[in-house]
Amino acid sequence: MEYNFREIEKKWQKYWDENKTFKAEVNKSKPKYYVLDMFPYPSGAGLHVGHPLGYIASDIYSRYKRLKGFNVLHPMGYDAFGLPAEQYAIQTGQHPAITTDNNIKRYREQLNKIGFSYDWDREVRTCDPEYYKWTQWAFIQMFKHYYDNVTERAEPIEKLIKRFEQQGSKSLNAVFTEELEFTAEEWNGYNEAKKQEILLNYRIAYLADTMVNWCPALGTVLANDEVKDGLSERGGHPVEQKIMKQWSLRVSAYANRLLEGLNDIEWSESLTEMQKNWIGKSEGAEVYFKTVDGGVDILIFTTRADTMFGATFMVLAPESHYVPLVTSVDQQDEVEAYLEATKKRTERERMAETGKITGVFTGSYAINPFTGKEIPIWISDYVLAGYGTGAIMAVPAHDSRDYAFAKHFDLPIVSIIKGSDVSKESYDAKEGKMVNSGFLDGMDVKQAIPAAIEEVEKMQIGNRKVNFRLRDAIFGRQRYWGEPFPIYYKDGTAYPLEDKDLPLELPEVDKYLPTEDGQPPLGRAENWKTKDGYPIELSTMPGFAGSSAYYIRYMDPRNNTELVSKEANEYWRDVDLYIGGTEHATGHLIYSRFWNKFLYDLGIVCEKEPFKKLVNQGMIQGRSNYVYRINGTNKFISLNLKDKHETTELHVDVNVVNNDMLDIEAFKKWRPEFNDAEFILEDGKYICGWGIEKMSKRYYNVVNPDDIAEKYGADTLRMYEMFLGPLEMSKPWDTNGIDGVHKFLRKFWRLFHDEQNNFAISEEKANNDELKVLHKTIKKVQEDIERFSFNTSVSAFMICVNELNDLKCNKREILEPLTILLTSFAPHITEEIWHLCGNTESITYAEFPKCEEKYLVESTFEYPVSFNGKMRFKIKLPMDIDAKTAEQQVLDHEMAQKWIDGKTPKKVIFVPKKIINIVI
RNA sequence: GCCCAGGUGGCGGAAUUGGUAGACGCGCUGGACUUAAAAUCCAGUGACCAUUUUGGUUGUGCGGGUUCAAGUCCCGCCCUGGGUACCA
Repeated sequence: MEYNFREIEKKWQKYWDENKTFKAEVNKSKPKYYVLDMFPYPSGAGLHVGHPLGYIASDIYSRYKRLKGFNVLHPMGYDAFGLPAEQYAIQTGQHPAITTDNNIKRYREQLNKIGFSYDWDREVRTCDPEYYKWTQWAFIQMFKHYYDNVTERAEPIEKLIKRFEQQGSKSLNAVFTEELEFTAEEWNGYNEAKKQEILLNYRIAYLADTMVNWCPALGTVLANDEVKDGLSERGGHPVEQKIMKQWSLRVSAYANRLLEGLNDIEWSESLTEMQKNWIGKSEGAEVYFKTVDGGVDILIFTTRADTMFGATFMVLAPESHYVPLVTSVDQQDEVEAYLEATKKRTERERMAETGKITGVFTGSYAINPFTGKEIPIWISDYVLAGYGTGAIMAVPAHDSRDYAFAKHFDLPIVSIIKGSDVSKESYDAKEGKMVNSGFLDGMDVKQAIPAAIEEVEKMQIGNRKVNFRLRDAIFGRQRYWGEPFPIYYKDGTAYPLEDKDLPLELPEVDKYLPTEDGQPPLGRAENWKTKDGYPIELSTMPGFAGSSAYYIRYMDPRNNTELVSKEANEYWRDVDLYIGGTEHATGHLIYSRFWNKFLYDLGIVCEKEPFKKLVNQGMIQGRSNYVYRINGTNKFISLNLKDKHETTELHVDVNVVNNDMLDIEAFKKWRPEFNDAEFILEDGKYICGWGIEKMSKRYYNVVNPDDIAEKYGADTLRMYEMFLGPLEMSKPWDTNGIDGVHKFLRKFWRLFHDEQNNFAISEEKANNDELKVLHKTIKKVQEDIERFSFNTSVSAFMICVNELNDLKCNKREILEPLTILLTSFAPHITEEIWHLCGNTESITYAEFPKCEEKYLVESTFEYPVSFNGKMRFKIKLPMDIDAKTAEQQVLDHEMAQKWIDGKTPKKVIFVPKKIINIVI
C-alpha cells in the first residue's frame, strides 16, 4: 500500500467523530487538564493557513496530555456576535444569524479537515440564547453587587442598602462613580427613584454619564481597547469624545487584584508587561494646594512629591470642576474661548498635535505648601480630566511636559536636583541629590519621595495615594447583533429582569439600522417591552461580553439551571493551557480575568485566575510573489534579468507559482489580460520575486488550509506549520519547504512496509543501536513538547526516522512506541499504522512511551581538545574518567605534543562531558 | 519618547546551563536509476585562501570589554517587529 493520506485521513476523521473518541467527562479518578484555544470569530473569508497555527499547537499538547494519562478537556466554539455580520446585514438585509450560521458551517468544515481532537459536544456559540442567557445572568449579578474596599470583594447591594439605612454614606469605603454624602435620615427620606439613582453610583454594572468614545460612522460607543490611534479598531473610522449616559462595568475596582494576580500565572513576559502597563499602577500622593483668595483647595496627584519645592505653577484639565471656581473675572473671556477651542478638537487631532502647546491663565494663584510662594494656576489640555484628580502641580525643571509648557509661556523653572542642567531640557530621572528643597536638601531622590509624602501627611494637606490607569469598561453598544441587556425602565429607573425571564431573546427588526430619531436598532423592534409593559433597554452588549466567561461554560455547556455546576467547576477548575494571539492582551484577557474574579467573589467559580498558563502564537504572514512586466508591453521578464528594463512589479497569485518558478500556463489562465502574455526566461524558467506581507486577498498570497490538506494531507499541514519556526514568533508562510515534511511522513510510512509496499513489521528483539535511537527520540520529543518547542520536535522525528532507515529497522519493539510518540503531531497516519499493527482501540488511549535512560548511557565521550580556546583535535575518553587521568592522557597524546611544542602548559581545563582546553 | 521581543548561510531556522556555531528542512550542485520525466536514493553545500591530501584564515547587526573559552555574560550604539502614548 502506498501512503494514501486522503483515504486515511477521511477514514479516521469519520471514526473519531462516530466513536466520540475525544469526549471529555468528569472523571475523578484521573487528573484533569484543560487546553483551550481562543475561540474564533467566524468571518466570511474562512480560515487561512495562519489561523490554525495555535489550534494545531494546542491539539498536539492535548493529545500529548491524553497519552500521559490526563483527562483532557479540549473544546471549541464560536465568538459569534459582532460587527461584520451586522454590517453585511445592513448591506444585504440578510439576518446576521444566517450569515453567522453559514460562516460557522464553513469554519467547522475547514477545522474538521485538520483532524483536531475537540469534544464537539461541548461546542458553544455566544449568539445562542441558551448561551447568552448566562451572559445576561452575569450582568444582572454585577448590577446587584457593589465593590467593597474593606472586604476587597464584590458584595450584595442589600448590604449597602442596610448600611445606608443605618449610617448613610459615612465612612463608607466602596468604589463609586462620584463621591456622595448623605446621612441615614436623608437616605430614609429619599424616594425610590432617588435611592436607585444613588445605588447606581456603586453597582458594578452601572449606568452613568461618562466620557465615551463615540464613533459616528458606526453609530456606537466603543471601549478603550477598541480604539487605536483615535480610530475604531474595526473599520478605522474616526472616534470622538462625548459625554453620554452609558452602561459600564466597574473593572477599575478590580485593578489591584488584576495586577496582583499576574504574579500567580505563567504568562509570557511581554504579555504580563502589557497588562501591567494597561492597568498602570502608580504610587504617589494627593496633596491640597490652597488658593490665595482661599475660596477653594485644589487637590493634585503626584508621584514626585520630592519635587514639590520646584513646583512653580499649577495646571488644570479643561474639563476640571475647579475651572469655574478659580477663573478670575478678568480672565473669564479668555478661559471660555480656550475651553470652547479644546472642545472642538477631536481625539484624533489632539493625538496628531501632541507637542503643540496650548493653555490659558485662570487669573488665580495657589500657594505652594512647601515654599509658601504664590504660584499661578493655568489650564491646558495636556492635563487629562480622567486621570488622577485632573489637576497637577507643575515642576518644569523635572518633567518634560511641564518644561515645554513653562518655556512656551515663560514661567519660572527652578532646579532642585543637584547638578541638573535645565537650561535646554528638563531632568526627569529619579536620581540625584536634592538642593533648594528645605528639609529635603542633601537627600537622595529615592529617600526624598517618601520623606516628602510623610511631611505632607504630617502637615495634614494630603495623603499617600495609589492611582490606576485602568478605566471602567463601557458596556453598551448602539447596535443590533449582540446580547440584549436584561434591563427594563420603570419611571426612568433601571431594573433588572428576573432570572426566570432569561434568556431575553434578541427581537426581530425590519432593518439593522438606527431609528429615524437616532435610537439604536432595537428601537425598531415591535413590542420591545416586559410583560407589564415597561420598555426594555435598547443597547446591546459589546463583543467581549460573550467571550468573557466562555471557558467556564465549556465545563458544563448544556446546564440550563446554572452557569456551571459546582461539581463540574470543582473538577475542571481553570484553563491549564490557553493559546491565542497577543491582540487580546488589553481587551479580552483583562475582561475575562475581571469577570472571573467577580464570579469568584460570588462563589460561582473556585479559581481566582482563569488562565494558568498562556502561550501566544505568532502571526503567520503571507509570502507574496511578484512578476515584472516591461513597461508598455505585455512582456514579463524573469527576476534576475529585470534590471536591464523599465518594469512594473505586479502581485501574482502564489498558487500559480512553485518554488518561485512561475507556472506559465496557469498564469495565462489566471487573468484574461495575461492570456497572450510573453515571457523572457532565464535558464528556461521564469523566476518570480518575493516579499513578506500581511496574508490578504489583495496581495494574492492567501494560502488556504483545505488546499494544503488536499494536496499534501492534514498530517503534513500540521507538522509543517509546527516546523516553520518557534510558536511564539511571527513568521511568513512559505509553501516551498512543505515537501520535506511530506517526504518525512512517506519515509515513516515506508518503515512499516517492505519493498513491495506490503505492511511488514518484525517481532524480533531490538538491538542496542535501535533502542538508543528510540529512547533518545522519546527524551528529546518529550522535553520539546513540554517547553512548546514543536519545531525542534519535528526535527527530532526526522532524525529518528532517518536513523532507523539507515539501520533498516522494522521491529515492532521500536516502531510501535515511535508511532505513539508521533501521534499528537500526525494523528491520522499514526492511527492507521496503529491499527495495521494489530491494535483495535484508538491510539488516543495508548500510553506515552517512557524514556529509559539506560539505553542512552555512553561509556566513552569524544572530547574536543582546544589550545588557548581554539579547537584542534578530538580524543575519546571513558565517561567516568577523573580530571587528573584525563589531563595526563591528553598531554601524552601525539597531537597535543605537536601543539605544546616543548613548552610547559600553564593550565589544563577539563570539563566533564564538554571540553578539554590547554592553555600554553 | 517610554516598555517589551528579536537581529545567526541563498531561505525557514537549531545551538535547553558560557564549551566542536550553522542541527533539521528547503534551495542549489554533482551522481545513481530511467528512453525521458516524476518519484526515490547517494554525495557536496557559510565565506575566503591553499591544495594531490592533511589544512589555514575568517565568521552569529556594529564598536568595545570580561573569560582558557562568548551567538550566549557586561557596557555603548544601529536596525526590525509589537505594545503604549501628554497617565503627572
